[in-house]
Amino acid sequence: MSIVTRFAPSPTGFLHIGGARTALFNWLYARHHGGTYRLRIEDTDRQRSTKEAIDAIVEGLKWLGLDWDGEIVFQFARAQRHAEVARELLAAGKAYYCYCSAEELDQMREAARAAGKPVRYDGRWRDRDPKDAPAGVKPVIRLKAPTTGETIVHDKVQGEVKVANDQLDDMILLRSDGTPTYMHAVVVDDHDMGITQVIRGDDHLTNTFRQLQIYQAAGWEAPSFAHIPLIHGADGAKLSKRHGALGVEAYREMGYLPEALRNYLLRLGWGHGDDEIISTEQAIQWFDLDAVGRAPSRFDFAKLDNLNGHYIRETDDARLAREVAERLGRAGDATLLARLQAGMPGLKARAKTLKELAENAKFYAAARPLTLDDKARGQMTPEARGVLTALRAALAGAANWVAADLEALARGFAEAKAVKLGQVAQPLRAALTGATTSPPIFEVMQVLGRDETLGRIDDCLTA
RNA sequence: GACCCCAUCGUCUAGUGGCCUAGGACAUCAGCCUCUCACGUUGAGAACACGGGUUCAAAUCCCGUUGGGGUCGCCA
Repeated sequence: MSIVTRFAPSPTGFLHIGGARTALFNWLYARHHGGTYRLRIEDTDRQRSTKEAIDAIVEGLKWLGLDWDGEIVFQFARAQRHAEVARELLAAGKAYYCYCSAEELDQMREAARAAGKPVRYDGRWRDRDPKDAPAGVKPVIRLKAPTTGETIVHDKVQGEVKVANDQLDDMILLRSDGTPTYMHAVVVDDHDMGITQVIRGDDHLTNTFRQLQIYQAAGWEAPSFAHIPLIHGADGAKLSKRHGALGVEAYREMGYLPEALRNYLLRLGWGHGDDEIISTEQAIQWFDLDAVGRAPSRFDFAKLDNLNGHYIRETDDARLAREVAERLGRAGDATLLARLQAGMPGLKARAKTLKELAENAKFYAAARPLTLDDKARGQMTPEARGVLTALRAALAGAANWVAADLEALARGFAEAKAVKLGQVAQPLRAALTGATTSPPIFEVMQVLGRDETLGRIDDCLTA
């Protein structure tokens, strides 16, 4: 049987990091098994679902490179089908009308809580004659769930998990307005879409018991389940906006590469021996549910940064130059693009994010005269200016404007002056980059070219 | 509160009864490299939550405790 997985987010907000990982695992599992991976938008909550959220989710998935098969399924569009199944269950005696009001239900919950008893519907309409129905009240349809025995989930990650049926109440399938509840819609859709493997967050584990009861009532074969542990914030608490429950577009803005985020997310809750750097191709080859851990993990930006730095160094210079030019607001500037690309080898070893990369590349994009930062200005002592003046004269006669020759020239110059190379290089760095740290300065000179280099030195000397 | 899940260095993890004086990675600290900062590289410190069992042998199996998390909606 061919594998079918799905990612089913509700469009009530952006695609957060936990959702992204769930999508990744579903995608990897399907690709690994040569199956199908589908996307379903769970928009049955009309109040909270928004077009913006749908767009953010779709864009986020595309950016992450998690392409889905077939058309997107919108759950709300299937409301008729959900109602139909609920009515079939009703006709088969597997469900019943319940006329309880919201107030009545609230009282029931209050009383149970006060008495220290489990909070659940007491089934008062379960066996009551429909003739008792109060006039003018639109009923909900509830599942007539088993009251004895137990319901067992054979979870691919959590193992065998069971609960006594008397712990579960008769859940609502169809609301009084005729729309389906989440529990019901999920089951009907997963069945109709032929989903064979459900992979979702741990928070759905206890919901699974109830969903299993619907499968049983409908006489359908349930899919296999795998509940993956949640991702927590750096402090171990539930992920909140403050720690990293950001939309994936926020990670994009912060300068993370999709391949780095994929690698990081993969290693959160899944392992393959001592492997850390795992390409997507390898991930597809290796990924399976048996290696998914059962403990929740914490989101760690330091590790993501390290991974991202690795992927940046692996990325080709042209792509990086384009990213930087775009971040600098100069996407179409061919001259800048060429210069950035030439300077990229020295730049990319020094950045953990594209944002940092762009920040470090600013001096290549800056127009003369440069503004030196405080530390750089501090290095422009009278002695340093003297060294620079003499060096400038020596530089003017350089035959080949290439890094190696320029370095040799500078070394010879320093030796002749009986100063350390650093005493030459640092003032040069300040003049050329406006900072005290930068890529190797002779590489910078080559990238900048003779005229720009000499010009920047002159700017400093005459200032 | 009831029910369910989880528990190895600060963090992510390897480990499926002997190969564990517990391995790797990130982070931290120290050294090397060096024109700065990085990259790279070498090394150091750092963990089986606790208490009982089972067994010749337990990080690995069982029970309990503690601690974390999740669910209990006419939300998803």
